[in-house]
Amino acid sequence: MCTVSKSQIKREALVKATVNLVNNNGFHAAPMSKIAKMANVSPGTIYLYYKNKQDLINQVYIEVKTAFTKFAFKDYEENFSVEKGFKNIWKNLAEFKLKEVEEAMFLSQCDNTPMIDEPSRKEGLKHLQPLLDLWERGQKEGIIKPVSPYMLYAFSIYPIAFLMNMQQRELIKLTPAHVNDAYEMAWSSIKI
Amino acid sequence: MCTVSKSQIKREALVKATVNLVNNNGFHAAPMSKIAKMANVSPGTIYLYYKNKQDLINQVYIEVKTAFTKFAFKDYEENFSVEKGFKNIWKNLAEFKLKEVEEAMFLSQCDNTPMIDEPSRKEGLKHLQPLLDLWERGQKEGIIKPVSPYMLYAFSIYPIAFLMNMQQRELIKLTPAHVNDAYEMAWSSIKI
DNA sequence: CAAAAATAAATGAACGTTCATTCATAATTA
DNA sequence: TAATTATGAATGAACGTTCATTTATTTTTG
Repeated sequence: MCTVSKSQIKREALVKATVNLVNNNGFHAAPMSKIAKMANVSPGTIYLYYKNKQDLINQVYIEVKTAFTKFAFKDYEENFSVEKGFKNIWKNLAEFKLKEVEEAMFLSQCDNTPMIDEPSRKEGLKHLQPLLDLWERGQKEGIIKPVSPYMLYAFSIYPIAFLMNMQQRELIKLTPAHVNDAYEMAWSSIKI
Repeated sequence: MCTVSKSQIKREALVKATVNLVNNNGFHAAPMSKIAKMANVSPGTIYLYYKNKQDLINQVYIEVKTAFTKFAFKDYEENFSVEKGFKNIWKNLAEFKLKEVEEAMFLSQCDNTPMIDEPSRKEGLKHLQPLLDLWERGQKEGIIKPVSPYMLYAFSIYPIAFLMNMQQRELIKLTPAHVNDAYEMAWSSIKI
């Protein structure tokens, strides 16, 4: 038997509602009243959990980002070879982005707008360290191109968000074969 | 002597103001009143040029996107080799994204939010055709990986936006050497 | 070529609506 | 029942948009 506090349930409902509304209409069309209604909560209740709308968005961002990065490393082990480790993490990231579309779209929107404040952005990046460590190891081993992690991220991870976007807009349909192609492109851009 | 109509000047001022405000605060914090003030125009005047706020955003998007793609092909010739042609276009895109930061940030925001409606998105893509043609030729010649243009775009072009974002947030500083590294990564991800 | 008339462009105060936020009250819990 | 949690109507600020009016430009007239 597992107990979850009532307030935790409300928080989760609020997170879900916020993600959903911001996702489909953008920040500017996700009023607190609608978020409250969708979460089956009164508008006033939101302010028991969050200081204001900005705080709500920031916290939701951090929560979703944390879930995202947790998922990325769920079965990762530090003694993996660089190539195997990268493949493992990359596939997880892709799986998340293509299956948890709601969350992923929300993150993509947050990461490309001034919606989130800088401290929360920093906070959201915390859990990415294992990937950075892996890349550093790869560079020491002469396997990974000797460029900044931002560059590695830009070419191997960031593109997944684009593909997800295109799939969401029904401009492409990503089969497992396509995902494999994408992985090969990611790897070939960062390997020496 | 070159004559520019007064209304064109106003339009340009409005475009500039819209880009600037949406850029720094997001769509939700770019009220018509502020846009008007920044463009030295009365709020009412905006509605002589644009049907409503959505229409303003859509049109500004198309205008900026067109400028962006025009810049991409400014010195491109169809008889270039695939590799030379791609390098040419890529460098132009990078130059635009890193020099016309305001416009580029605005586009990045538009492309990752539900801010712009679908018809305007389609319109904005129109002028990218030469790049798609080049890729197709490259695929026929066995130089470019046989994957969809969306995939090629995701891995070779889209990453530039990420790097631009990071530079804007002062997390990296892109020297010409870095831009070259980035180009090599873009090319290695799409070449066979 | 002035002066007058007509048209067009631009204004900004005002309107109705929507929003984030508050708070007096109610429900729940322990 | 005292304390905690939740409610939702109320509030005032801010928003997009309108429109009666003013200002600028063009056309017509004598």
